[in-house]
Amino acid sequence: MARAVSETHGEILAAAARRFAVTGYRGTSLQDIAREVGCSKATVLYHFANKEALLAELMAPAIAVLQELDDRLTGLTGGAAQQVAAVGFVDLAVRFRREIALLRGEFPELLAQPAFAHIQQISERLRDAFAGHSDRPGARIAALVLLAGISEACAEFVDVPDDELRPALLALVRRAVEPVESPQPQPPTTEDKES
Amino acid sequence: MARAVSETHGEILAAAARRFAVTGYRGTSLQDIAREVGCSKATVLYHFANKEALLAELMAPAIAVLQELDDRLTGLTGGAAQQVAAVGFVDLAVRFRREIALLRGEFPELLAQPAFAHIQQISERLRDAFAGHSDRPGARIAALVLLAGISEACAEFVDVPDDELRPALLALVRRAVEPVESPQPQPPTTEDKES
DNA sequence: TGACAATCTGACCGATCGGTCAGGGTCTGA
DNA sequence: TCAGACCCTGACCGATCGGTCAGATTGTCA
Repeated sequence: MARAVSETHGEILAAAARRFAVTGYRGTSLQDIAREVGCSKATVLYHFANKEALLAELMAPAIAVLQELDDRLTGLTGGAAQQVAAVGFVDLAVRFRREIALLRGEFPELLAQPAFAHIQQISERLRDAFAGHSDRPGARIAALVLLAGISEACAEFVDVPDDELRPALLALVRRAVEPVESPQPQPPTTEDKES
Repeated sequence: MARAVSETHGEILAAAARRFAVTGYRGTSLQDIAREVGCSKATVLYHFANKEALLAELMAPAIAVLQELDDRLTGLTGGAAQQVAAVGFVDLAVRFRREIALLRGEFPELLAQPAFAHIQQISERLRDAFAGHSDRPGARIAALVLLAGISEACAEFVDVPDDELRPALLALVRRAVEPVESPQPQPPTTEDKES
């Protein structure tokens, strides 16, 4: 009954994604995943070191893109940081909304795990950039509302097509974000109309 | 060692609130709560029928206010519904942000429990009102982003004083919400362009 | 043919969970 | 004095969890 390694490996991954999306990470047991694949729990743990490794492999592509966005953000300040963070995060959230849905509401605990420690830092930098690196409480609060809200909305609207979700989120962000005073004489980037 | 019932009852409630806020509902065991109180787990279950009853009592005031907001919303349409929903929800979220923090990320599973079934319906009506009862995807998406984001921000900024959090959220909502056409002279709503 | 690695499994482990239960104190009021 | 209500507890329960392990099976290749 032994199948090619890649085959079973992929099947487990796909089954895990399906189960996680329905019952969440913690709410899904290795037994659940094994049952969905049609193998034993021991087989799941033969292909993956542990449950966390399974999640990590599932999230890897999204994390890579998040990392890349973080890189693009370094050095940017004020409105420029705000702009890149906003568009970059909306793109990321829309593209990986299945992955976001997997973690629905489990971010806090999961990010506390050492394997995802750096994600916490990245998201803090992202939030800071979203606020245009402003210290104003209003800006910081708005940044968190939008980042958290966009994540949740993407997780909720997994079935809404990209080309409907993305423009709606961008328009909302453009409306909601207060332009921050630019450090340089950053031209006021008046593309506030639709794009 | 027997204390007055109300005393222990209250101590358990307070300890549970503290633990839930740190480790979440599912992440907190009855043993944890008992340890914090300084009693046995059996004592916790003597004062509360089960773990869920403990949570229910903790959330009761917030749920009552949510229910009241829902009542105020019935019959309102368009911009009026939007206005009441926005201000009402911001007030509620700011006032009960400790309670919101308790459930951090566990809303989906908890709302699935029969004891909280009607909360799900209320929050759907609230979201609908927040969107001004509009069918436009953009409005529905924005409503979800703001509702979820406000909840998350309130949970995150438990230590920010009310009079700083509330105006910031209201200003954000005012910026972010697109005014909806009034319900009376329903024009043919040809807003197929941007927005 | 036989050695070897890869794949897979049932049985098992320790830990933890929410919850039950019989019974031991303590207080009160008839 | 004593019955009974109230408060509290340790011991225990069945279920479930993530994870381990020895060994069976299979495919490959010298």
